[in-house]
Amino acid sequence: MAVTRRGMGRDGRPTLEQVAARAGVGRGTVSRVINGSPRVSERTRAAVQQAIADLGYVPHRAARALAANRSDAIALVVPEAETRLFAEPYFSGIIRGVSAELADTDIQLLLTLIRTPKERQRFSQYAASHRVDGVLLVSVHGDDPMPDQLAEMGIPVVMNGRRSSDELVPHVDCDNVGGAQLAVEHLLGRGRSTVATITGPSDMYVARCRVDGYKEALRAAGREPDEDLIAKGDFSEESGHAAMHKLMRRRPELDAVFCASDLMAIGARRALRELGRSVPGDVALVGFDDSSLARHMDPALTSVRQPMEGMGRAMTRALLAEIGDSGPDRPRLVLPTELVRRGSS
Amino acid sequence: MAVTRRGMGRDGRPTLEQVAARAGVGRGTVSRVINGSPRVSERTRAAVQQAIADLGYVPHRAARALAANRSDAIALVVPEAETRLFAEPYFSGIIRGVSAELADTDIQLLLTLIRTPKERQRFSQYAASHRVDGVLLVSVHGDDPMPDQLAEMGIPVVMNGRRSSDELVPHVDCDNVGGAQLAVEHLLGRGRSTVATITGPSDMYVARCRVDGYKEALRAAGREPDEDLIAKGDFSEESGHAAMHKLMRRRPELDAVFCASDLMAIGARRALRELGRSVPGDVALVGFDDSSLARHMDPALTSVRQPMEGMGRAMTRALLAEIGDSGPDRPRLVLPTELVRRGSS
DNA sequence: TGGGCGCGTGGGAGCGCTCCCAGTTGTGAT
DNA sequence: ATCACAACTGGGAGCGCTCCCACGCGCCCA
Repeated sequence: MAVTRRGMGRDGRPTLEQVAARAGVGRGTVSRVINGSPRVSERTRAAVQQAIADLGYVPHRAARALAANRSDAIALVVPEAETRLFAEPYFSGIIRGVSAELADTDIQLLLTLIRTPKERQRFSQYAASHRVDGVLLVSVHGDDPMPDQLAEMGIPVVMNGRRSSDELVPHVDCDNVGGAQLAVEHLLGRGRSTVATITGPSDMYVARCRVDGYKEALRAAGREPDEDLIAKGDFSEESGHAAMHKLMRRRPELDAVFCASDLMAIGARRALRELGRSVPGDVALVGFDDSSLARHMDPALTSVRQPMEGMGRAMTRALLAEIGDSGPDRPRLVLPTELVRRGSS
Repeated sequence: MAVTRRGMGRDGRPTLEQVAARAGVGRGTVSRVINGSPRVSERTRAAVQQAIADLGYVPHRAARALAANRSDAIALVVPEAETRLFAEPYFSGIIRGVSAELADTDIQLLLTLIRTPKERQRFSQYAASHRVDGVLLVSVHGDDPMPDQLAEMGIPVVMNGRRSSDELVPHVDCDNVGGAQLAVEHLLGRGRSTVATITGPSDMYVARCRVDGYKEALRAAGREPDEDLIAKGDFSEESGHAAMHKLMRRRPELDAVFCASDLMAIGARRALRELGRSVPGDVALVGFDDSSLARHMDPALTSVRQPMEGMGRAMTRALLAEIGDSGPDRPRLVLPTELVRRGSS
């Protein structure tokens, strides 16, 4: 019976076998057509494609996955906390990019939010058992071992951002140093003479990059960075507020501030208002991220834009390449950032 | 050979068969333990569980899906446009809720962004071939046939929001009418006498609900709604700006505005500033959505909050219930909204 | 004219599970 | 002790696909 079975699938949908019968060929041939094997004559291919169209055949994912030992799915792993903080445009931008790149591959996107170490553990197990073909990691912290773990287990991984300058795991990052330079050069170009900065937490590589860019831009303009003009924040609005007050106490004459995040720029703006300083009249302000908050500030905030969607796409392309030929090339991309000029500078 | 095969899986991971061998039982019994069947003695269950732990066994999803004819995955379908507009907190809030509810079910979340009719078509096909167990639909437009299509095909569906007051497809909505009432009552309670509103597009049910709430609150306070005090917008900032100007031209004496979205409130705020009216001194403002923009306005915007995460959770629970017992109950939940009071009113 | 050779092709053997039907055991009633 | 019955348990038969081996055929070279 099994040998000559030609019935529909359980759910009333046609199976490979049916398509084969209709096209007057064997199962193997249909499979070859579907998977684009070149070892099929043009005549046969056409006949099979016709049968597929007639029957409205759609391959059964699970059966395919089981037989071929792959899942045709990749996971996007996001620490839960990030969905709050960077909700927009970071999170949705990445997703849009990934999704766009996946659109014509019939690979599925599995979204995994991780909120506890337990869930983290569980996900590793998942990935380990080849339930996904590859993993996209987003906003990985400096001390996170997961990327290395996955990589060691032979699971294709691509991260967004890196944990250090000598990151070994394949990743796609944006040019944080360059973005910061752009911002500072712009401020200098507008005739500002005393440019301060409010930084992110120093244990985050991305934050260090932005400080580096700040310093480099100053040096390139022939001025030595002054530690008094560098105040530490943690990317939050409150920290930006506090840092701005500290800065004004230390250097009341400053006339420009580069903030490593839009949120901190908002805090800084508030502090300046409290001190009766106008923006951009007394002090020019530049942020980082180009969030919607920046657009809606008053005056609107000049900000460094990261190509979030582009990063999502690039990550996906890199991952697919890794899954595909598993070549030894470990992609490390750095995408350019861009300065969006608005009223605050 | 096949009968007594006891080897590892292809990827070096243990299979059901191995677990059975180790526990000294048959495959069927292990399967029963894994699937929580009650028809297993306590002794046997313990032995099997021990074997599972020893081997670090994880069931193979694809094999399971194939044999059991289910996928253990649900899809969250989002029109691409929405990820831009409502990026925050709408999109990420829903996702967080869904993900939280799924956390201990080992059902996977498949994220599908739809940008073209072609992709829409493709997704329907997917769903039709039982590649997912159920579908979560987000921000469905009034004329979208997809919910009905899916429902007719026997695919469990739950929508967020509804297309009309007599929506037949199972859905979870928030109390838009009630939220609007809350807002207007609050304004009235603060002694405002002439309360206007800026509405969303009238072809969206959600927008009509908010107008209804506005009118009802006025009537409850013994005043007849005045069409001059109702200006139409489309949820965008620009439309809010235009509507506010129109309103002030028609009724210069108004002293409060309920905006059907935060974005429109921002536009309205700008218009008021242009006209030299203070907020909340001259005109009190209330928005809808409680986005981060509201928190960062100056003064911060009073706004109606929708329980996004709660809606995500409720949708997921409803969908799982539908998948589970496929009972004839078509859940229609309406979650309460809440007024977040800030400086603008 | 015969023996390769390779392209196309058919279909058996599985992938790792679940389902279900027997079979085996233990229990209580007769 | 005997039988009926329930509670458990084992394992065959697939799920729909891919992989790969073997086979048939036409072609080229000797």
